[in-house]
Amino acid sequence: MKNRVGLKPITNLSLVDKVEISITEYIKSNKLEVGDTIPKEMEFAESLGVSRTVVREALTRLRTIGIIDSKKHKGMVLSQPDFIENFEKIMETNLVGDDTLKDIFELRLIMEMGMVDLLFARKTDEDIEELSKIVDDMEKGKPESHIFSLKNEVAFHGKLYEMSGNKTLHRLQNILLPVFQYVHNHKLDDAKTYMYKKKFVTHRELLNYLKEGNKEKFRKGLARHLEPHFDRVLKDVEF
Amino acid sequence: MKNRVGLKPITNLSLVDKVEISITEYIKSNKLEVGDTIPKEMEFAESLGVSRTVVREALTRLRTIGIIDSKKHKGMVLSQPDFIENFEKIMETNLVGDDTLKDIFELRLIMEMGMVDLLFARKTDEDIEELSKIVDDMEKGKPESHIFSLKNEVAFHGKLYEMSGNKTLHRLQNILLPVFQYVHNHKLDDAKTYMYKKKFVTHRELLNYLKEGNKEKFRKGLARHLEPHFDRVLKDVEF
DNA sequence: TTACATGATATGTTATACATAATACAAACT
DNA sequence: AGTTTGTATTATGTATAACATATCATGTAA
Repeated sequence: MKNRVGLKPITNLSLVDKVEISITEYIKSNKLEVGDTIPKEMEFAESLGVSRTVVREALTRLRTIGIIDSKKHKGMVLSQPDFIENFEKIMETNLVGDDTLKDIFELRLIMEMGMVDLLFARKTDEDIEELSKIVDDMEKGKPESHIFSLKNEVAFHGKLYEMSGNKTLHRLQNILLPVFQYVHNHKLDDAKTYMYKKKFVTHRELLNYLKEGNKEKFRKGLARHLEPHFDRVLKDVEF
Repeated sequence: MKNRVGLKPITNLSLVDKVEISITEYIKSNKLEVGDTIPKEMEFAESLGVSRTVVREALTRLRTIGIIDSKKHKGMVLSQPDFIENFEKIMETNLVGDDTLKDIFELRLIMEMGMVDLLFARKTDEDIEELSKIVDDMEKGKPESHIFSLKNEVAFHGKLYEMSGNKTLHRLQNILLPVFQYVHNHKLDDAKTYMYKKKFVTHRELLNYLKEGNKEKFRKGLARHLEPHFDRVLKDVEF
């Protein structure tokens, strides 16, 4: 669209758009909190001078992003929005572009490296014990197997996230992990063999650093553990 | 809900729920990609044996999470979903609970500590130069000011995120920062004074570590720089 | 008091009609 | 020819009315 003097593009919001804005403004300006009820569909329709259809569609949007919850008789209730839920849906559709996929792949590396401080601050003896069992189980499997075991990875790293004490982080990771696997398997063909070219820091070693309480060793070990992945994203290969 | 033998929880899905599932299944099983068109409302309605209204509501949901885009004459087109957009909307409503808020506060610390490796791998001389200018400008301000300057913080740390080369991370941070500020100002009352009790690593020092290319010094410096925040979340104070 | 019946209420669903915007194509003009 | 302008078509957007269904509150009988 060309810009000509004196001709501003008219904002072409649909009725539903306007109603959606009105309702969110209503929520914000009245400082409503989770659990509060908002007017019923017909009341909104009358107050705003639009049909119930339009109000319903606007409410559907708000319901979709999770900020309201509707019950048959009760009406609409403000609810605790859960941004991870939609994130999950989006991921399932396989519509996310490769560039974003790469970003997310990196995000996992970032989060895992970044949570080390919280991990050390919050780990308990019970956590360590549980993690020990996980590593024990891992080593009971075929010791020479070069097969990249998803289950073991999830168990070990998932536990780390749990130990960080940040539930949102943990849930985020649970969604990101499949993405991570997908990229690993489909986009980075030679990753499996590549993984074992270098000397690799094992889960056992990481566990030991954690036991010792040596944060810096753990951090460096984790970096080495993830190094194949880091190398891949940093090579800037076609993705 | 407890699990008892022979008693499966009855799936009480609404019609719209089912239709939504049908449509997403349709997209997935046909391996449709961004830009592909999907059947029109009436076609879905006829094929699924439901009213157009129900189809519309299901489509509204998909439109809301951003996986389809509808044009008046053209019909529905699959589009690149943008999960950050909804995240933004949710944050604006101020409905997120304190526990999640705290998680997000931590998430910022996690991401910033975790991106150091990518930062050092991808920083360019131009980046360093730009960052230098930012620090110069910061120091031109009142040098003794204890006022926590949002603008400066955004400029400096935002630049770091940009340098990491991960656009998704950068966008995420742009949304998280207000949250971070909000928590900092409203939930952690004594944070401002607390911030200066300890010896503090300045932006200038961080910049120098970055210039030297000393990753470990930078990492430790950044940890010190963020230490007041870390201390706060680790104290487990009432939030 | 408990259990059941009943009605009121608000969302869920259907059906129909019309409004609006985008497209394609024909008609008109230079 | 090539460009603009009108017009029919089409699919989404909006309005209205009616009925279905689940839930709550009240009242009534055991």
